[in-house]
Amino acid sequence: MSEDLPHPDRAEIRIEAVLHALADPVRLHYVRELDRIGTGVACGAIELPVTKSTRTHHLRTLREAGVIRMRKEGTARIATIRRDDLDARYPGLLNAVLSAES
Amino acid sequence: MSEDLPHPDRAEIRIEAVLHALADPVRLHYVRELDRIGTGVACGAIELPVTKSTRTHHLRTLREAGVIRMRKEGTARIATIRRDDLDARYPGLLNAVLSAES
DNA sequence: TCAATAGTACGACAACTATCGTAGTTCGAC
DNA sequence: GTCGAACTACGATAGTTGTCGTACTATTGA
Repeated sequence: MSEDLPHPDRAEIRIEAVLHALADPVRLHYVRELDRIGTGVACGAIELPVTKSTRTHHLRTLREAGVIRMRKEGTARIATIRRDDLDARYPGLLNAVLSAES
Repeated sequence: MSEDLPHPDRAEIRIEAVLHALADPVRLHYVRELDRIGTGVACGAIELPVTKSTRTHHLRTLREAGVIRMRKEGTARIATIRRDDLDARYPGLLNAVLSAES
């Protein structure tokens, strides 16, 4: 049953949630890797210093904040940055965060 | 004794701390008001739906993250946004956050 | 000197959250 | 069908944080 995970609509994305999602080092690293790779990538393909279940937790935070989109593909879930939505709603924000020095 | 409160140097400002500081609704509202008013303003001059001590807590978070600078002036403390430092370190970030719709 | 004003410090508490382990689900391959 | 791979869900726990009340400090003014 390809019940997909819920994502907020573009209009529902809240700036506080986006900032909070990006404020965590693990999540920020994940989003930066996603950005560096460019194309969508399986959740597990990006190395993180946490367990699988913690990873799921962080990915849910990013997804529910509207930062990433996840779609099923076989047993994997492919994650992509919601660049269009974020750029439309908060122009310049994503670029500023991603291009910031560590 | 005019011992001043500690502020991080420009180079010490961390993106995670800035994002975390701005991710709270109370703090974001405060920074937006600071920006709207433009000039430095006494801490207490901006209305917040919290008590004095909670306000102090939030202002410390903003100060320690490097988002605002506070200087003593009589019994008051004047708060200003560290726009120069933030723009230098994370170009576009502050503008993107401040201009975001509620 | 005394009182009022503006803010900080500290202790307490509830809510949130980052983490983990374990169990469950879904899909593809054999 | 069965096994493994890739995740998610759930429950527990320790640490963080937003909130408050009270007490304290520093400065101004009467």
